[in-house]
Amino acid sequence: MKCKALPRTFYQRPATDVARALLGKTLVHGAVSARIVETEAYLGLEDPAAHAFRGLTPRTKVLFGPPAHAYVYLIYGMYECLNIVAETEGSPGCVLIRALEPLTGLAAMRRRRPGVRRDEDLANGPGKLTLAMGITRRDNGRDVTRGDLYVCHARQDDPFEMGVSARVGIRHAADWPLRFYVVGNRYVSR
DNA sequence: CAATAGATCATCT
DNA sequence: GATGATCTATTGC
Repeated sequence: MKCKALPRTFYQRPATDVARALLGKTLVHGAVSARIVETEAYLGLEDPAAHAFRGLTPRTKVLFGPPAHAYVYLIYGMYECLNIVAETEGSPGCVLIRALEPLTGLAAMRRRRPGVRRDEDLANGPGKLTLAMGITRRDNGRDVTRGDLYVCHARQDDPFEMGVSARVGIRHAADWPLRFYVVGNRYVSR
């Protein structure tokens, strides 16, 4: 995939703004790329659902660092989730990538997701997309403005309608409208 | 189609 | 020792 990574300033604003702005952009990892169609914002110290809410620990260290870094963690003992750190150093807002529309490298994705039949099931969930894209905890802390894991503008920034809803799978602050998605897109999670 | 169980482990109490 | 920003397979209607 040949495109320029979004600059650090793109991520240097409130997590909610970054979550909205990432919709429709392209996530690239090596030769594999996909369109971001669903995101969630996590606000940090004011957000009981955020990992950073409990303060700085070895795990949340990356969240408290500078923006435009990947935060990858293990959930439920078997799946990994990809976030991108937003805001400024010391302000641990981040954006969870929840669903992707595969663009290039479909064969590689299917290889990493044996048993999946339909394209829309390859990356339509936070745990699925890390498998499909080959993203693991080894990518935790990586700078998303350099290297082979990054986000860039879509080839043609197709217009779309943005939907808003409550976040998925959390207990605290379960009714905060911080989930954003491309309305009508087949690759959005259930 | 909806509901539920089971897998499985790093992190925090 | 409990819990979770999940997924898949299976069961039941």
